[in-house]
Amino acid sequence: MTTSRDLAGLLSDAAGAAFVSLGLEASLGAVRRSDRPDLADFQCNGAMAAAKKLAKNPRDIATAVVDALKTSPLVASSDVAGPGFINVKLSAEGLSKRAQEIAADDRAGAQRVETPRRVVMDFGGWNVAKEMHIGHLRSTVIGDSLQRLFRFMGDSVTSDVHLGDWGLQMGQLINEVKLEQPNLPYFDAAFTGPYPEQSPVTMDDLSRLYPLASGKSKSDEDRRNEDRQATQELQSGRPGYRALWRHFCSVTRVGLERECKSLGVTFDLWKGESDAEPFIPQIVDDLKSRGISEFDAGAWIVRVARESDKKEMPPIILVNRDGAIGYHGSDLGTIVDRKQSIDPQLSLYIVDQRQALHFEQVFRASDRAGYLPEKELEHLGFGTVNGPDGKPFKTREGGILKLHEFIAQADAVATARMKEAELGSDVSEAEQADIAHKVAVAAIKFSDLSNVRTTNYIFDLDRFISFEGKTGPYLLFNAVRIKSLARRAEAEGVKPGAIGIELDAERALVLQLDAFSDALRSAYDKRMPHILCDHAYLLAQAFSGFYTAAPILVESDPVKKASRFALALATLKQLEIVLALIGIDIPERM
RNA sequence: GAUCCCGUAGCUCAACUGGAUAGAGCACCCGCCUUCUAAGCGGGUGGUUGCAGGUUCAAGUCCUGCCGGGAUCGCCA
Repeated sequence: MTTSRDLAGLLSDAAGAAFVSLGLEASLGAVRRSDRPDLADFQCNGAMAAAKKLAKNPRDIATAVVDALKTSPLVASSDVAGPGFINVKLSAEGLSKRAQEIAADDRAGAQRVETPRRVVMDFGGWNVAKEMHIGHLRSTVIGDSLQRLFRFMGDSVTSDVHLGDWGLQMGQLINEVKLEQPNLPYFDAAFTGPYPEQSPVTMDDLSRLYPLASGKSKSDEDRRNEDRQATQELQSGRPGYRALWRHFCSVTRVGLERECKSLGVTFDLWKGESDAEPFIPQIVDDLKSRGISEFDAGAWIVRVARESDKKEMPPIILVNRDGAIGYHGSDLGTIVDRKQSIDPQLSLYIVDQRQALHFEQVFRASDRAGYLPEKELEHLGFGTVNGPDGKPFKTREGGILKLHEFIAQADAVATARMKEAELGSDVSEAEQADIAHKVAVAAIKFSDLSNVRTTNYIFDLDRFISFEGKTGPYLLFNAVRIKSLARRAEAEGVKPGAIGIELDAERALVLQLDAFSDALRSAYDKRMPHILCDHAYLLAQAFSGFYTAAPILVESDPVKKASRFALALATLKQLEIVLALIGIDIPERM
């Protein structure tokens, strides 16, 4: 099955051929949407770049390309502007043909990658004993959107939460529980089991104990040593500690799965740092025997610095001086695990930008060891979520905003908004709640994802869950409007027909539908979901313009009616796809 | 101290990696519901892109230097 090409691609081919016939590179013919919609639909800037190489007048080159472009049936008019811009205006036939291709295509004009890859995605950034809070939102929604996008493009994706379940925090927690409940069998080295099946701590206990333990460990040297000791014992398999630790993990997981379900996020694997543990001994032996790992200051390290480095590049710590494994070791172990079980061609780590150095070190170590090559390992950093003061977001009380509380707030605002507009009064309470939740999640995800992945952004609760303007609910509103239209059309026996282009609003809508494949490629190549958000918004906006300018069901001309209805359905299909890629569910009504 | 990122309208953010007149949303002002969902549509106000140089037909984007903010720099992850 071959997918038809988008208009920019077809024009690029034509312009590229013209450049080639002038003895120049085809890539100069790259055509894109015009910056000046008043002048043209598409533009090509290659003539100016070419003029530099050939030392010729750019306008002469542009004129030659324009003459070639004019022979295409897609092109209504083409001319040279300014220093050598090539402007193209499309013919109504070209637009109508493209619109019909999109309308007939299950993927609404979307292409696939030529060679699918096995891809591993590591996101979420959650830890045992910590509830999901607002700071976890980014990794989760960005990662989820990317896994949806990569799958849609044809790759085979394995997503892994890679839970933080294996570091010093575990030793800290064990000791903190021991202080509170010293008589539990987990701490009795002589106890032979079996250990209780019921967890001695709840999630609330854990999130209360964690900061307590962490604080003490930081300020008290002796306590810290005890925590390290406990961590080492846990990792080397002390049965009571292992049993208690498993309770920590399962108790935490219940909460995390609840949040996942609420947000509509899924993972293929629920592995953790601890799953890398079995691979560590063989890695250490392997790297020692090959002289790649060395013993330094009490720890087994791998040096990853290079001559060309402008900055200091510390070695990775494979096994620390307590004999325990830190996050360097576990990440390297995970790479080996994944190589053996999945053999990925690309591994994406969607983790806070602050860990850029860490990943560079681990990737270099992996490369040096010959596990997975550095160029197939990518850290997709993202900015932090800050409060209005520019520091990591805190609630007014100075605490951390838990994710489920945040979602509940958004649900409440959405519910209130529905009541206010007297919507949903004719449906059941359960459906109302479902609609409100979908609206809330749409608002949250769109707000987060529409920011460029790599930059920090300022979190403002009210703006995040606002439902007007460039927001998730605006997109839902447009999709729902078309669904409603489709229901009425069916009742009236209206069928979609051949798409003709007459109005400016129709042109604009078709051009936006056509821009989908470019947005997809761009979002995919750059791993940037905000490009999808942008496309979704522009599409919804173009549809809104069309909707007001071109009445459908009340149109008396049956040919126009059928054409406009077909265009509306094509828009709905593409909107459904893009929103699905962002991770947004569309209700039937709202 | 070193390295990296950021600075765009009152606020929150874009700008297809060097292209034409820097775009949206919010806020503010004006208009539009007895016809398909007004969570909407149309119009308006608002900019020396932190500052100063440089590179070239062309700079928010590239290079240099300042100013301001943030992050990171071997055993917490």
